[in-house]
Amino acid sequence: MTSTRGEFDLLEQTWSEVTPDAARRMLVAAARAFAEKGYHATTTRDIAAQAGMSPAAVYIHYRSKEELLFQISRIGHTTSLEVLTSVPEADPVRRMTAAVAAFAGWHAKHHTTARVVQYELNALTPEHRTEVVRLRRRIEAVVREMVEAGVEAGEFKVPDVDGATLAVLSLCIDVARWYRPGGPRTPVEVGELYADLVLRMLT
Amino acid sequence: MTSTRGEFDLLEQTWSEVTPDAARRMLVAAARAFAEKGYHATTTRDIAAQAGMSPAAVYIHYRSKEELLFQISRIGHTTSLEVLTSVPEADPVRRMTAAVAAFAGWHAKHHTTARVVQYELNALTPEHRTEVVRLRRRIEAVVREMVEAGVEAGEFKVPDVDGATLAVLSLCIDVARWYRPGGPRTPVEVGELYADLVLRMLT
DNA sequence: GGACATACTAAGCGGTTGCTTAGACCTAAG
DNA sequence: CTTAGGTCTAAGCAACCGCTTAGTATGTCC
Repeated sequence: MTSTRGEFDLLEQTWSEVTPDAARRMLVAAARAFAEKGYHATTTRDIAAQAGMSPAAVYIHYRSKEELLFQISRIGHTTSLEVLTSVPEADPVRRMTAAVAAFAGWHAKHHTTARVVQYELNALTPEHRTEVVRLRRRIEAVVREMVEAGVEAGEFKVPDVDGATLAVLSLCIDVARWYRPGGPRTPVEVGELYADLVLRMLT
Repeated sequence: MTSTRGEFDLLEQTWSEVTPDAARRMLVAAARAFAEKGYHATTTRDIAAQAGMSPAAVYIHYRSKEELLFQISRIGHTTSLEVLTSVPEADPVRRMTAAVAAFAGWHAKHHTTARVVQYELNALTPEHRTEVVRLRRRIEAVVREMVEAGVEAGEFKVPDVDGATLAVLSLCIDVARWYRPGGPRTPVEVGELYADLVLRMLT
């Protein structure tokens, strides 16, 4: 249960639905490279080499380099939306706490994927971008509904629901930028810290 | 006093110390392009064309494309540090309020520069990166001192000073990612909103 | 006017890019 | 054994990249 092994398991888990094996290895390699150097600074030769294959092998499974990015972005957005919505709590305060902890924690734990998800949107084709933006709007709507639920229950006191929604999302998303695996906080601790800070902000 | 004219004035103001005129026009063109498409997706031909000159003209004033990025990053970091430290208030609560309003507001008003400053660090050479990271640490230190001052004065109640510092900085920095000029909030309003949210978070 | 420095452009060089082509290898059905 | 289909590689193409070179225009000092 070393940290390296743990990180590898997480990658395998996120992309577990992707088949065949070579296509999944390519996605994982691309996600790593895109996160580390950015989409435009990554070459298809980088990706293929990291996946242990020849440059041409990329095009057996993907139409283009951009389609690799799109798949990472699509699966990443879908997963983070699931993380956000699958909190069991019903009480508005507990629900917000659990959701922020899970969402911020996901951005820390899967910071590699999250970085591609949050910072490489502009590299997508207009069509793919539109599809991903649709997912992002759903994420935003879920957070807004949770803020509104707390306000209606009289638990949250916010003068500006849109502003509060923006700030909660912004805080969580930015975790992908600053989080480093070797840092002082585990992903779970980041989630707990952020849940506390958001609650203070809203009440 | 159209918004286009206003935006242009801001750019001129930020880079006003840069001479000669052609070098400044090149910097402004590069900052725009880097912010819009990213450093690696921007070509030296893009920059030169936007500045109204031939591709070779870039190399009269700058040694490389990376040096353009470094100058934008260096001046941008220095300016934002000045914005953060030049708040006149002495009282910890008022000081934090004014500083967050100014810092977040700067990231909105100068979102073009701020985007390059915050998201293109990895494209710098190791030497230039080290120099910029030094500036970033000073910014972080200033925010931490303001949090500590509030805690010592008994005005802020935070269980984790490092965590609170991180969150305040993170919120402000992420403005550069989401802010759009045509949106519902002016830069000043963003500053006011964020100052309020941060104060709620800390007290 | 002549010598020199500065600011710029037209042309292009070597290297790298995303992607394609032609064909080898492996597996499995007939 | 033969054939077909899917997976992969070696080689390379056309386009584009950052940057350089050679040369022109302009202004300035003497």
